[in-house]
Amino acid sequence: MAADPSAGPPADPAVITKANIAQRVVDSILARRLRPGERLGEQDLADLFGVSRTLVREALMQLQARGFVEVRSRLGWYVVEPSFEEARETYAARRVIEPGMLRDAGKPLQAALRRLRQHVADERKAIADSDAATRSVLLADFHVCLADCLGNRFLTAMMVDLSARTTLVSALYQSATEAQDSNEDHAAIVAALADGDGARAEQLMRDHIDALAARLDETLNPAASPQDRLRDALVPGTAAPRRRKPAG
Amino acid sequence: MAADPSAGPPADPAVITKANIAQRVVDSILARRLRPGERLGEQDLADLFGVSRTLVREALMQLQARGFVEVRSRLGWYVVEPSFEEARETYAARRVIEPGMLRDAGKPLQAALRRLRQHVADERKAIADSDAATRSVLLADFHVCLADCLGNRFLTAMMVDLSARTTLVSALYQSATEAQDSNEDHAAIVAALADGDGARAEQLMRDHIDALAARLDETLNPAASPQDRLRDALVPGTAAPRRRKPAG
DNA sequence: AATACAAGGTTTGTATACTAAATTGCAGAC
DNA sequence: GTCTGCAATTTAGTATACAAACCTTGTATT
Repeated sequence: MAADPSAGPPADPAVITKANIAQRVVDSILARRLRPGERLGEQDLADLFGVSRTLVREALMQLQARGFVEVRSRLGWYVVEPSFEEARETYAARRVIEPGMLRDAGKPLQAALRRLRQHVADERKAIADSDAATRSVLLADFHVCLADCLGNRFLTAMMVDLSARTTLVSALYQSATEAQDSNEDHAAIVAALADGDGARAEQLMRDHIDALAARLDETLNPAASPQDRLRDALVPGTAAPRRRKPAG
Repeated sequence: MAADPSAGPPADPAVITKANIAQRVVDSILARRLRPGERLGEQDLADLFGVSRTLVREALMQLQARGFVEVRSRLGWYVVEPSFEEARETYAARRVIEPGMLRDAGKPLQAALRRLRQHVADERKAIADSDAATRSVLLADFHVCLADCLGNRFLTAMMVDLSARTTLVSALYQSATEAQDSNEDHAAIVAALADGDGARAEQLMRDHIDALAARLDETLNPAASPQDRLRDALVPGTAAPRRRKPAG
């Protein structure tokens, strides 16, 4: 269900803390190992990590405050399933924050530019290697890396959360995105930053986000409810009975 | 989310939930009833609200995830004391987000404009009435109200958190701000929005935030650490031993 | 054959008990 | 008289126990 301990992101520590658990869940969301709607039973996680429900519950509480999971009373914890409206708002928020970051950034330090260039190179390599999970994580992490390089920890924290939410949104409403395109966009943004051309970087970022947001497709979500998921699994040909509107 | 218009603590509900407790703490921070560094003992709060430590602890965990409180191991929970650097970053974050919001906003709905105008009027009234706490809350809430009116719930949530953090920062590094000035800035921003002049609103907001940020004064904070607090209390003439740089 | 009802099991919600750590106060030694 | 070490107390950290709610499913009735 949750993250595989082997080959997990951070080396598996003998002692598990709240922060570990929360981080593991976030990492798993980013790597698309946890999908929207997935159930996270307290006892299951407790057994998995070898701690009591208390710790798990506290970690889930923190994740709830950050908007990653929700609790349905007396039922269980679930990875959030953003509505289509929330999906749009996620990109709208990114469209506000990320270009703004670039506008306010002067020419970044050489160290930051090196790191960003390295990141873009890693992306390209991952695309060549065709490792879907790594690719997805790296493409999302570029935006976090950017915020981090620009040196504002609050904006960085916001971008971490927005990245994870974007991953969830993408799992629901977007078919496989063209990684190549995103990578090229990222490279162009870094180049503009290196030139000290904040305005161009800002506009490139806006275009980049708009391009991503344009790929949102309300009809893609295959499983709004458990029934739908079952139907999709057992009778794939059947069209989903639309709940919102009788027909297109 | 939106500040409670009625004075003081929101009517005591018979049943206390985690959310109640957390909201109460946030409200108290916004109203400056809780200052940075204030201790929040689990047992104290549990007794106060008539619940077990468990509930209090879960509420504090959520507040920790949002950056309002921190726990010093085996010692207790404390309202965060942002460093001067964090104070600057708080304003930097707002400088990124709030003008961006206004840029992306077209001409808001009439209902939103009515609400914003009403808010600005309430501010003016509060200034006349000289109610310091209400004044402070209203001035902070304007920015939340703005985000809310523009209809993005993620940005609104971010502004709630940023407002509270701004209040803490202000308690540490700013002497009493000129409420009149802020109120006039707010009115001008709403007017620009009403004109559909997003660019002007954007620039006005940037100026407004810059004006606030310019009032940050590192030397005001009397207590960066318990030692410093003591030193300031007992030997006020002494200059703080600079940690970052030997001297100006 | 379909529906209403009831019993059982599973899962979260809350409180309490216990543990470990950090502080504080006190006593004894130098 | 001052300093050092030990013990008592307070506090969060963690686990466990119990209660309440919900879902599932089996059964009887219409």
